[in-house]
Amino acid sequence: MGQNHKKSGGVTIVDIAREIGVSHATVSRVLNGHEGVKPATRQRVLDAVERLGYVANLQARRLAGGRSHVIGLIVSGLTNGYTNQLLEGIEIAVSETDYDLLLYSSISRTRRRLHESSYVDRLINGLADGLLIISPFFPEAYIERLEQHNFPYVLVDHSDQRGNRPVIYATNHQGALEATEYLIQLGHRRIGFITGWQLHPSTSERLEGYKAALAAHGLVFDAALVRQGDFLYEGGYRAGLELLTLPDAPTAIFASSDDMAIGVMDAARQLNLRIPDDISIVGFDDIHQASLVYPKLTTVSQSLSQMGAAALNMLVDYIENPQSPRRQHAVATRLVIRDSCQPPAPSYPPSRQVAVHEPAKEHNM
Amino acid sequence: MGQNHKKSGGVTIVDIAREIGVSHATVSRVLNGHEGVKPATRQRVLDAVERLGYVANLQARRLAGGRSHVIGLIVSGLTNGYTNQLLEGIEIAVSETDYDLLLYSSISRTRRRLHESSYVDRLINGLADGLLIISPFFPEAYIERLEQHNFPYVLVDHSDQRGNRPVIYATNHQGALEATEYLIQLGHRRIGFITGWQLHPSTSERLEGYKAALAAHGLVFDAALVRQGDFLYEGGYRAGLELLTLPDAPTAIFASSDDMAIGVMDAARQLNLRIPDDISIVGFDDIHQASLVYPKLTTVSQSLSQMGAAALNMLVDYIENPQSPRRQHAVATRLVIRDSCQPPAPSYPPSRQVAVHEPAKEHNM
DNA sequence: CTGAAAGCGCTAACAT
DNA sequence: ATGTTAGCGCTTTCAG
Repeated sequence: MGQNHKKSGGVTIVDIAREIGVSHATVSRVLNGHEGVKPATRQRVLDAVERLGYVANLQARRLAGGRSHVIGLIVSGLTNGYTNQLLEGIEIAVSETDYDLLLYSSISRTRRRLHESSYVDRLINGLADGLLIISPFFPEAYIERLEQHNFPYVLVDHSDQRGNRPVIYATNHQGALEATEYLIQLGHRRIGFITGWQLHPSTSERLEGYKAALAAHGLVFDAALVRQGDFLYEGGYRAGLELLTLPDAPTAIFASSDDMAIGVMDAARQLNLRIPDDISIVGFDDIHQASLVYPKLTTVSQSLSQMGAAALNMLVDYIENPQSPRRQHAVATRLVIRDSCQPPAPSYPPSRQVAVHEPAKEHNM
Repeated sequence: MGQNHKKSGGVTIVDIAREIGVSHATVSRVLNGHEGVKPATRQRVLDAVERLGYVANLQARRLAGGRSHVIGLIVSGLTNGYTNQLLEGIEIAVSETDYDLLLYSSISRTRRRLHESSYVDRLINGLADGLLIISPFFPEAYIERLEQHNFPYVLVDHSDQRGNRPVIYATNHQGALEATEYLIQLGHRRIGFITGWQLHPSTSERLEGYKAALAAHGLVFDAALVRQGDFLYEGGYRAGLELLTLPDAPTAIFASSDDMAIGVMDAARQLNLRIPDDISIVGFDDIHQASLVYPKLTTVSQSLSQMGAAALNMLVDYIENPQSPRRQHAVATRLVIRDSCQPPAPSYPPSRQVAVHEPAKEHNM
């Protein structure tokens, strides 16, 4: 049964109570910082705790109706810079509280939905004090249940406003608009756009921002320049390849995530296109890598780690103060201009988007 | 206290026992697949479980001496392809068992050691049935405790052989040797090497493999061509820059991780060096991105996802069968040849490395 | 085959 | 200020 470790370790509050001759309730009081324990007693308890190396048993603590001091985190996949960046903020914020983080990732595509839900069931049902949910695949499957149980949770980067849910999100529309305008002001007229994962709220918001900028500058929206992506590197790579091999290829591409933008960069290289000379590229997120790749990526920063930290703090507030009013917290986006964009090659007649630009193949690479 | 959800949900075994008029012990038996329950009774229990939507309370289960069906996972940071790849294997393997994964990452550099240890304490002390430890920062701080408690654990990618510990590791020496030989056979004579994080066992193993290949081919080891890295992108980038701007720069660089190799690629680009024309690059790990970047990276595959899966299965075996003998499981490495290497440019006098190649700028787009 | 009863370690009334 | 007493939901003897 594998329970060989059951009896071995486990210093309990009873042990430390016996050690110094008080009741275990008193020990519990001290441990939970309750009022009304004589300072001297408190100190003796603390000493014994230290001496015996007591470690709280979260199970028992939670079961007895106390808190577990555990925050559950649900992410839809770790393999991307976006999640990592968010995690960083969350981790730092959590290290300043006395909570622990339990992370559940539903990478596996099969049974993903099932997994996410049943995991949430378990979490609600005892394990965690609250839940942080990062752009989940099928939130509806269980958010309803969280609501029923009045279980503390916060949605991260999920601006879906229905139902007054506690949520942290970025000003996606505004961010996409600014980035597109920047490209337009640089002189670009044919700007490719790669969307995010279709079901994510931010996907349409960013697309709308892109369209709005186009409209504001009297450019017609060309659906041929829009490709469906998924926020991930591969999606960007594939879409970039498609866009750049178009007969009438764009001179700039705006990808809805940095991971995708980096994919576009590699696609461009594969086609022997220079960045930014031949093709300007803008990303979204400002993940760590954005400032590391060559050339450094111009992108819309949404301060992911700040979002993560804000979400965590909001959640802790809900846990410790269930009556707190629900908030929808928007984090501002901001265009970070680096080295991946420049005006389109001047040789093109601005009025007419030139025909096929067969990328020069003369240099060997 | 945030316990508003305490009473709300929670269908318990008592509920379902009452529902069908049996004792809760019988329900427990069915739930745990114990022998000796009348099939008819069993079926009624199962039906009621389904009907009432019962979800086990892990806390109570574990507390009562059963298993929690939770496996704890300790990683030292999520922000790299290496960990991600490992995680993928683990996640897939775990989805085929009836265990859940709880992930703890000790990203924050401050108090890292403290955190790792105290988390392990909590995990041992009730939360998990077993622990998977991925190249931890300070394993010694708590492995001893795991041993004392006879708590099931498996070290992943930690070939430190001291103490007969259950471990999964790759044939690092052999892999590095093969990669270096490949480069030598291509005609390279000055081969740069970037090490991993200093304290990780694989770091010295790979370096030794590199040295062994050099020696086997009568090349002298030149310490000036070795740079200290850390397995991460930035370290590779920095070291790559240093190596490539050496007066007598190498014609090939072997980085101890793909993340670093990709950093080297960007460093090369920044110096206007073409890959592989001007500089050959080899990585280690074969992370997902290795076959995605342009040009595709030649690398030493260590089948990370397979390692992850193997580790998980090994751990489950220990949990369910504590008497299993401890194993040290080696996973074979294998050189995967892609597009990032070629023979050194013949035009160069082998002794002296030429300056920069300005990539052709002739095409307009 | 199934029920009764005793905890697991802890928190939270309720006493004192 | 501190001790006593119930449970939390579950697994596991021990009796039938």
